[in-house]
Amino acid sequence: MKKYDDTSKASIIDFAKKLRGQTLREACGKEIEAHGIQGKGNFGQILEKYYFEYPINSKAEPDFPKVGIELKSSPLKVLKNDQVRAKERVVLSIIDYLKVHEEHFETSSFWQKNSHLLFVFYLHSKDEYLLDYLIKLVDDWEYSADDKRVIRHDWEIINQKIKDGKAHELSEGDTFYLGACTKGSTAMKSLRVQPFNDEKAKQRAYSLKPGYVNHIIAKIAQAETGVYGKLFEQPAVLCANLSIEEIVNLHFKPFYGMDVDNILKKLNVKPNKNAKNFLASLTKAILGFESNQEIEEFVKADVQVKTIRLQENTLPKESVSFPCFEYRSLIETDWEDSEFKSILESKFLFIFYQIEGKKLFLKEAKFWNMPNADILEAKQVWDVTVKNIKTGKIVKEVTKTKAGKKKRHTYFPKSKHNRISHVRPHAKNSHDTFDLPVADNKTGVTEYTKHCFWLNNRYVRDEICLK
DNA sequence: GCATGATCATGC
DNA sequence: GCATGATCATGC
Repeated sequence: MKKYDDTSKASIIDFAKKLRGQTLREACGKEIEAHGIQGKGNFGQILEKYYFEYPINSKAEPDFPKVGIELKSSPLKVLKNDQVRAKERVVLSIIDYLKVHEEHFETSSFWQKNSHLLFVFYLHSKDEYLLDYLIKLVDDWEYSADDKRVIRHDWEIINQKIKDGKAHELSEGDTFYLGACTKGSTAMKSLRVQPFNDEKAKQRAYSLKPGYVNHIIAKIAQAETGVYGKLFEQPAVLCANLSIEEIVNLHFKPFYGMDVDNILKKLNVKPNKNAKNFLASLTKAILGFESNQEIEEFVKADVQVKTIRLQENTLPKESVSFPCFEYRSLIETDWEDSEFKSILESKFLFIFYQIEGKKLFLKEAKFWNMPNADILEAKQVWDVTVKNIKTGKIVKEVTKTKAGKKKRHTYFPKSKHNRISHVRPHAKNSHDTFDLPVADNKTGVTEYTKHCFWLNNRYVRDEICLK
């Protein structure tokens, strides 16, 4: 006898929710121990076969075809502060380059399969067997009207690129909530034919970006924290049917060419001009938010907002920093799963301010994402950094400044070594450190000042500002 | 004048 | 106390 009624949404969802607080081993009984299923899709496949008891398939129709629900299982990770986040993006269906360009969103195979999802989120642990992962959150998911609009727009951006014969240039950062992520074990194996260009393209799948998955998790856990502001809820743009990019442009364009004091006057706000986050506050104010508000759409899309001060010669005054890395976890993570790669694959919003005399003018706000070839070039910086840390090759020389302060010169890649990126300190001071997995060869120290990857200011000028 | 090492201000 | 988003300061 069936354990649930596969013609009833409520029955399926209720049956799924019984998984909460259990492991697969507990939920499926003894026969699961001899499951014999290998490979990467394991958790989801066992869930389908032994809990829901339907044959594993990769059909175009949803997993529960009679009610149009697609089952998705996905891992969670726990942060240092005990909060729960998505461990990775959620991968949806493969993009069929040869067919999708003939489709319309509402009737597309993507929307037919993925418009109503049923999520099973489990706690991932590298110390445990997957049958013993604890299932934390289970619920179904349908997109809000605003979210669906963004996702449709994303789907169309991906489609347009295929129609333009640029499937090989697709990249996660092209879109907001719905990404085109690579799919397949090795690059060579996953090369596919595209319809409007002889060049083969990497196989890709539609995916929900980690930021969007975190949004789903927070909703299901009913634990929406933080002070959010929504671009889509501001009076001026309500019902206007605009894309995120259009809304952002609408806010910034009236202030192009205006100096900062004037913008402050027009907006009637007074952020602390001496604070280092002054321009970040001003950017928020231009978008219509308080400086302590997170912009929900940007969080969901993993958009990296960066404000840049251009010198009179247009070279950014500073390079662009990212969060500092832990030496130990940096060398334990493959490039494919690395924080740095996922940052570089993000969509960026750059806001350029230009110094002229004693004044600062708003020049332009620009969405941007890094081309795949440049991500590979930046990987060299990551490679050298990982190798240095693994071999304890950190300190090259220690000198003293005139004031008698110690200055340590390192072997980390400098901005001259790579067109795109370099590694530099990012710490409170030189005593603000992380442990080294291998003691430094030269000095023997076992901890070192926190460092991070930076985007070279020249690269920002040449490839983002001036293009 | 720029590259690089060092550090700051804010908010949670 | 720390992450974030930055700027400062020195010396080549």
